[in-house]
Amino acid sequence: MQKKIPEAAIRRLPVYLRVLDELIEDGVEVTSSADLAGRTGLSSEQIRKDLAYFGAFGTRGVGYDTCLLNRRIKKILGLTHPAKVALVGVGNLGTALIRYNLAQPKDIHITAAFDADPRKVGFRLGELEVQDPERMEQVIRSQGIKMAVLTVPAQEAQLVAEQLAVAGVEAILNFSPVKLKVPGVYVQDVDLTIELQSLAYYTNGAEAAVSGKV
Amino acid sequence: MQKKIPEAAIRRLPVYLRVLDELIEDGVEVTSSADLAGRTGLSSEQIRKDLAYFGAFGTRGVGYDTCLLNRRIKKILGLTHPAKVALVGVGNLGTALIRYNLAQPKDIHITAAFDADPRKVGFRLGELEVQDPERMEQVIRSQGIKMAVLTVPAQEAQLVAEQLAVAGVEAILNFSPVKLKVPGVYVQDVDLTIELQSLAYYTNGAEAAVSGKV
DNA sequence: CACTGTGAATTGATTCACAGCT
DNA sequence: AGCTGTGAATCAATTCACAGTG
Repeated sequence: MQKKIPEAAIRRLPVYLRVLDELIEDGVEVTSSADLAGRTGLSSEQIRKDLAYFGAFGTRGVGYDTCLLNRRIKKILGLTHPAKVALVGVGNLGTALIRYNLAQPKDIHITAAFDADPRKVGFRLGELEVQDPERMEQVIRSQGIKMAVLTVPAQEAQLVAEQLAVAGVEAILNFSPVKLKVPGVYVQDVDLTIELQSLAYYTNGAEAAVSGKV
Repeated sequence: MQKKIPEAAIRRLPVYLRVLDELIEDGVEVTSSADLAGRTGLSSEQIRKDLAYFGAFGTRGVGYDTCLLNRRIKKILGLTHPAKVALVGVGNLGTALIRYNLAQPKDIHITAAFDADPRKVGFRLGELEVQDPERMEQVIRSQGIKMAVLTVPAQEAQLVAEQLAVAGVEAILNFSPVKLKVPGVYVQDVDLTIELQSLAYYTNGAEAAVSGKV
């Protein structure tokens, strides 16, 4: 084992990945922490430190080889070959996420979709067909899926999360406004209502209210 | 002014708001930091501290009045009357967010939607009609809109953000994979590709790769 | 007595500053 | 000379522990 890696650093790796993809696309072979800083809005020290957590990828006096760094980060994230993801809950948001992913799959492929509504089962989105949740465990196991996106209504989220865990899922991206408790599974919450509501604070009206001027 | 309030605390306020709504719905009149902790997955100390940043809302030996606390948090966030939001970019994700918001508007209402695609202009979603971006500044000004959701393609994001700022928008929820630079505007990024890619790290395959076992 | 509110201690993340390669 | 890699310092957030109060 090595020194512990900040969670925040891991969440920045995909940012570097995206910028590196663009640089490689443009034929740029070498970059620097300062260049990456300009393109990401982060500081150059932070970028160097983030990368150094995983080893020394750069060359002093020169910078970072874009292709090499890209490969290294993909390896760290476990994206050397595309990761398969299951999505459960093909409502508005689930459908949008599937279409979005089918349009631009960035090393992540939604390869299975489930919905409990019988009217949705059999519905096709590109090559993807919505399946009955009955088949969930079997499909997830046979495809070796380790990640899931959860876009079901709040009251079903905990149960579905447990079923996913049983089927072998190790990480869940949870869009339901519920705190999931699933031992051994990493859960990342994305809550759009929270994002919108907390945004309101940064509006002048709210700040004024806090300092007691309204 | 008062002691500085952690950004993290502000992002937790909507969580408290949701739990309080549920408690009030169930007729519960008093709660405690320990009870809220159980319902949110946070620690009771953290909850007390978060609330104390904004003043003393509780009663020692008793707890917090659910209705009062709910009102106070709404006031802090500037949600005493529903906040109006403009959404720009009515693609898959934008449409899903509008439908989601129309279905369950939590003190936040998307009251204007814009898309540059002439085929989308005039399209109706509930009472909402997609408008030409030409009208954006005028509509945002006349409605007094201060918040916007940005779901346009990456290459248009910076320009649209600047137009929003000119129109008087003070806070943007940005779904585009671009670092926006708009002085004086608070930008909160939500990047679904980053969420998915970083999720992959928490899968056993990736962790093993980092520690060099693969 | 039970629960809040809060300084003090701790833990975690970022920034600084510079030594070390190429 | 130029840029990385990193210990030390700073800054931010969380947790601890307990005094204060209805």
